[in-house]
Amino acid sequence: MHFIADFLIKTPLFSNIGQTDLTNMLGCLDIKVKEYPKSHYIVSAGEPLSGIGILLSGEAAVIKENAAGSRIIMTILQPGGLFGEMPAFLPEAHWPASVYTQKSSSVLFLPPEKIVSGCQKLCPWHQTLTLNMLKIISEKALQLNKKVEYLSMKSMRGKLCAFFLEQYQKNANTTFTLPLKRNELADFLNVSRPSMSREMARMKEEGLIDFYLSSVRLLNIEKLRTMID
Amino acid sequence: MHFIADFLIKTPLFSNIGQTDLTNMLGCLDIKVKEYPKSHYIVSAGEPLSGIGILLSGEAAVIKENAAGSRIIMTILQPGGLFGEMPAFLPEAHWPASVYTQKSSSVLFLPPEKIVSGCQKLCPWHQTLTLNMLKIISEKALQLNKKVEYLSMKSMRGKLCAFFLEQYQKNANTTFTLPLKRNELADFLNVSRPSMSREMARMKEEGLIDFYLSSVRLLNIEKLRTMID
DNA sequence: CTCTTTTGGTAGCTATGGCTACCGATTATT
DNA sequence: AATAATCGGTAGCCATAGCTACCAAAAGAG
Repeated sequence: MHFIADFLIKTPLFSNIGQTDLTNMLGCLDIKVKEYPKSHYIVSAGEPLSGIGILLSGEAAVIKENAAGSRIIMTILQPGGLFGEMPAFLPEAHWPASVYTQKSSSVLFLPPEKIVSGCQKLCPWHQTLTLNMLKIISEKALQLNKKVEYLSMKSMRGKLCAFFLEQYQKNANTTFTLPLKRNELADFLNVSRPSMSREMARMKEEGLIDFYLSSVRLLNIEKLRTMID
Repeated sequence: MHFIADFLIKTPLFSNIGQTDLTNMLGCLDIKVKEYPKSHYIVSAGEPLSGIGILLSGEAAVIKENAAGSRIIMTILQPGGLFGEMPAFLPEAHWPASVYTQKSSSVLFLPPEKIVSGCQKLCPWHQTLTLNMLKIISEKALQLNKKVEYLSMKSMRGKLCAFFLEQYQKNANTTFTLPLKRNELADFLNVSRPSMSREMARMKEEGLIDFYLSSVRLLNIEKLRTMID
């Protein structure tokens, strides 16, 4: 239990909460921990919500898949990553996406009611926890907004430029390492991998970028900017 | 002021709050009301956040536009509609989208700090208001999730089927009226209007649907279901 | 009721990008 | 170090859907 508390205190959901408070909370919050092997579903889209999930160790992908089996990656969860926060506070909650282990993982589930509704003891940290939740969900919503921006771009070129320029901003360097494999990037931008490779090759030919495997260098930032759709 | 209180009490943000409490709140919350003529920007994407907005009267569209001027409609706001909730609780907040009046409108702005941080009087409704906020933002996030679902579909046919079937579910009737004009629907699905018309004509030809202007009837639900991408 | 504006349908051309298939390179496994 | 599995690049074909342009119908304004 101490191990879990030490871990949780570093996650955004439990920020601004004192060490002692947190230890008290854990008994009150009614948590459950489960283990999953690599390449297994933790939860499947559509199933009834079993609580907010926190990845304690391993790696998992939040994915959305349609009938035909075509899938898009929403996010990659690292330890500390949260999932299921969005529907947690709504009635009749169901998982809006599936979560699939990339590595063998352990997951902590925590029932949403406990976060929000004060327990009998009227612990003071409920307000803090609710506010943290509010921030986290707001951030998620903005992330989705960003995703919508990418998906709304009609041209492949536009998507790639937007993505590269964002990486450039993050790394503050024209040379950077892509955080996704080709397959994943194609999924993320919702395009087919070969088409993406083709377009990247074209951009290299035109002297806009250079790349070798996961390492990319932007050669003409200005021109790339004008190409965002 | 009484007029505003009577109006607000019916909105989701102020649900579960008593009439008397609400009247007290309004003084405490530091609200501002502004008027906007038809076809004007209320806020523009990228500008610093000026507070959470609530549409009191009129109609406005939340839109996202890229450099090239191509725009997509995120939602249509009716009186009572909220905007700016997503970034409101995050530091360095900026408007993630623009809001544009479709009819002349009046808008109430309300500073987010006031919702969350208890005032000196430690009013009991702060907790309720925060919880309402949590629900609203969760819903928004799920809506965006839905939007991502639509945009992730690669075929026009798939998008149309998904949209029609959702309308069918909402109206519980195979015949229904489209809530959007062709232009708007095309924007929403992120496709071009002529291409959409063409596809709808094809679907009519194939006996899947029938339509005249904004009235649509689904003729083969099962087959439509199999076509969602 | 007429005139204007908005909205919706259609046609034809063309670019974009999806898909399959294949091969070489890189990385993981033992 | 050898083998297997994953990953990335390329080619060619072709369906999908974007775009412009134009016309007809409906809705609004005077």
